[in-house]
Amino acid sequence: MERSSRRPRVAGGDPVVPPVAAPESRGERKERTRRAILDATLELCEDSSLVALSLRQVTKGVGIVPTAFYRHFDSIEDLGLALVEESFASLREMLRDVRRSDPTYQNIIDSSVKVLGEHVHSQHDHFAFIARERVAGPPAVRAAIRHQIELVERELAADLARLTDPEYWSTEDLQVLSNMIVTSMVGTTEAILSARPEAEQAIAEQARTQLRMVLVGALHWRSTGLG
Amino acid sequence: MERSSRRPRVAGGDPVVPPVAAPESRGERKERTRRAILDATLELCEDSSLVALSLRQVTKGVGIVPTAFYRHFDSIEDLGLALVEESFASLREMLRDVRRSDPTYQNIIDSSVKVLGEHVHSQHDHFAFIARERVAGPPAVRAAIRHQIELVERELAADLARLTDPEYWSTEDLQVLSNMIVTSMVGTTEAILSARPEAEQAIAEQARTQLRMVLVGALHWRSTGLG
DNA sequence: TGTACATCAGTGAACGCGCGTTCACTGATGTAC
DNA sequence: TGTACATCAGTGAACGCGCGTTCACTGATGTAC
Repeated sequence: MERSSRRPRVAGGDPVVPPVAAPESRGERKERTRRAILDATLELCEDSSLVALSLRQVTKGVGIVPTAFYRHFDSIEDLGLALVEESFASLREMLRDVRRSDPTYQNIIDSSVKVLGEHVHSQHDHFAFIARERVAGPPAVRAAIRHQIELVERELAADLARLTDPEYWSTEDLQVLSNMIVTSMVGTTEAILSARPEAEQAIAEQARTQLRMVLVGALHWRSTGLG
Repeated sequence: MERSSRRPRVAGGDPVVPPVAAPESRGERKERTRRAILDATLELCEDSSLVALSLRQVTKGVGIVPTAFYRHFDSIEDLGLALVEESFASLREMLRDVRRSDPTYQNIIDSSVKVLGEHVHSQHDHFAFIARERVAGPPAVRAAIRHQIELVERELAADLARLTDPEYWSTEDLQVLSNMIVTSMVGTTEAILSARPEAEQAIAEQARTQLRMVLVGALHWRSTGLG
């Protein structure tokens, strides 16, 4: 036996080629287990919710003993808050991609929906986590997600301020518009995640049409009244 | 003792004035317990979700023994499906109120948001149930809610068809517009339910502004292109 | 470099508890005659 | 109306199981000298 049976299994399995004289430090090993806990949790709570997930299910998924969990997190809720951080790091990466959009796409709507669709798949677990726990998670997790979404809305409102005439658009209305766009995108994300793959083109088309409808509204809007 | 200690407690407590010779039939009594189970469940899953609620918690809340639960439902999931039915009965009542809106309100937007706000409070538990279990519930419950919401969207699209020029609005675009309005209203409902009461005026104002933005977009829309 | 000690991620037994479900039951309500 | 039997909502004991958390532990890694 090359490896002690005491070593925890970690997500992704062990490397096929064993390191000749494994130089993994205690800190590195701990971090690897922490990652394995985060990954196992994202996967396990996929089809219910963090509130229905037990500490023992998580540690069983990772391949460690239940008590070892406490070396990394205080509770499932604490673990959930770490996942909120991580998931929003993914989401912010997507927003960065949206901002420097693919110039081969002729307009901002098409490219935004394209980038959203790509990230929802490549970061599937993070997006599903946010969409689900936003409503279903433990109270502290819900609150953290709501706070993060509010920050995203404010950033989007600031972006929109640069694109619109301040004579027509008040700060408040930009915030409201931003909220509507974010709500619509959350809805699109939920739809992609819960639909059969063959429905995805239709969902993307619907998302584009909705953004176009909002854009038409925005082009004729005046904060002082019904345009 | 006027009543046998075997009688289950039911939600709302016993009537203060006891019936002189209680003529409650077996069927009536059973129905009363069923109601108590439904009410207790709505209340108990309020701050987590159906998936985190145990059969024993429910029966303890009702004041019956765990095994008595099976006289009424096969499982928590089965109970959840009954609550979906009931909650959407509430929601459809609201839609009826929206359609025959208060004529003292000058436009359809103000009266719709007003009616929504009222019903979210008077039928608080039903609306909270739908908003939460739509994402967080057991798979069968989630599916049932999605299906009901789709029906509501289709009805709204039919209503909108009567108000719009078929030359400008395709059936598909009406469906997409309807989805956007419903998504926005679901968002508004979630916001009301999770916000502090003093924030409610601001949320209603935001909902009105969003509907006005959509309406401005709709007035300038042509299904064939960007207006 | 070698040795002795400290650190600490992960172990494993044990605890009391609430869980869903089974089963045989009780006794009030309902019904057939 | 009175009697004998059927129905069935709710009971209560019991089951095996997974839960979160405690505790004293092990042994590899890290560090001080």
